[in-house]
Amino acid sequence: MAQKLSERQDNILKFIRRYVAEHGYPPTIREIGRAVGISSTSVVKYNLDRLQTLGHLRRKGEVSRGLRLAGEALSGQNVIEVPLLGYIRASAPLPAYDEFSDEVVELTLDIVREPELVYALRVQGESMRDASVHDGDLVVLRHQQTADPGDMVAAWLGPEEGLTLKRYYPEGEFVRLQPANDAYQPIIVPAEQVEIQGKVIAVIRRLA
Amino acid sequence: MAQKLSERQDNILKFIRRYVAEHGYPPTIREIGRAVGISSTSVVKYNLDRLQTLGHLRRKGEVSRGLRLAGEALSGQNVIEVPLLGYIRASAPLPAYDEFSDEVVELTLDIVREPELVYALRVQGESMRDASVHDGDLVVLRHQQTADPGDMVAAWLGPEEGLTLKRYYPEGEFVRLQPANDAYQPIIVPAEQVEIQGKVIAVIRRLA
DNA sequence: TTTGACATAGAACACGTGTTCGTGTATAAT
DNA sequence: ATTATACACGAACACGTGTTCTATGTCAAA
Repeated sequence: MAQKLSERQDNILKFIRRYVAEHGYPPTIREIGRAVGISSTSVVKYNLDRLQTLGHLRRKGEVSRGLRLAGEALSGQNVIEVPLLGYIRASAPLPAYDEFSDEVVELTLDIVREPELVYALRVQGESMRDASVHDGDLVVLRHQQTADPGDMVAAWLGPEEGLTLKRYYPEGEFVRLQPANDAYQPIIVPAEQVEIQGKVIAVIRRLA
Repeated sequence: MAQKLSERQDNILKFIRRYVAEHGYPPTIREIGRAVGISSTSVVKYNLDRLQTLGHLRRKGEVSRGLRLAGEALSGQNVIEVPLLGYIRASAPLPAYDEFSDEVVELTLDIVREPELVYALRVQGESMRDASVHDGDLVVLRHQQTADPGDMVAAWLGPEEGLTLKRYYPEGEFVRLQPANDAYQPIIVPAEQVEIQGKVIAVIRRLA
């Protein structure tokens, strides 16, 4: 049975877990002390050394933030958080990529091989049915403002038309946004009225 | 298309990923510089600022190790390893669930809500095209030996017919395994010649 | 030729960071 | 009464850490 921790030591562990979850790296000695009400860095060090002796964490001496919790998963290395920015068809353009996103979906690098600038949208509607993209599916996109002909893209068409998911075909000074469903008409608009906001790189559908 | 990185910037990102995987916290400016051959801390800072501008990482100013990679997950807890057991259409039945699998695909609990008894297969062929399952897709299945009518299942039909992916319809003492593609005939066999090996719970398709 | 963007580099600096030292209290065991 | 252990605390220190400043070079575009 694990040796009983003092209340302070328990608070330290809880704080470290929260801090890592929020920041992605561990706290400093002084941050720990401020959080749990220890005014002396040597007391924080003493308690961290105790927690290390008891197997709750590991410290690397003389480097900043040199601690990690016991049992912390390294497999998280393969996980990415993809901002879930909303829905096709939305009534606002997607936010700037570096803006805060409330909601994320966790995927892995087995699904998204290059995790830069990716986000996800949930599909509403069946305009891309013949491309096997259905209502309720999750599409993963890479933020980019250009596309190749035939790419499936998220395009912002202005406040009236909103955000749409279609195949992109430039045609002179127009752009044709082609549905993959005969029930929908292609959208043909002047190129300057279209803002490409991302290209689809994966589709994920849950059935159960 | 993402803006091209210089070789140095690419090396910096690779180093940071390796360092975080090994240490559990990010490297310092000086550790990055030593690793990629930059002798000046201001050049490291310049490159990190550029990588941040391009969306590859985020920095928190004036704190040690205050950086994190874009899309880096905050927790490994949500990851599961799903055995990737082979292909539809295989010439052998699937192994017992607890047998060793060489190959896995990592998914998250956002994709597979109940991780018990799941495995994945890669689709070969287009027999389920009208169900939006295409050649090359990854299907995730839950190992089970029963199914409800209409479920998409992996069924083993014996050494001649192999493993197939179809919709399952029991019809008296027969079973109809229904493709979702008019180019394929339904398979109607005595129920005792069919072994249900799993039911599809998710479909994942990568486009890029 | 000039300009601007990008990239490099070293030096200096401010301050963050962890460690060491000396000292104290409380409690339990001997 | 003494000893050992756990836990506490502030001060001082050495050095790690990130930023700023200044200078320079390359390259492409105007």
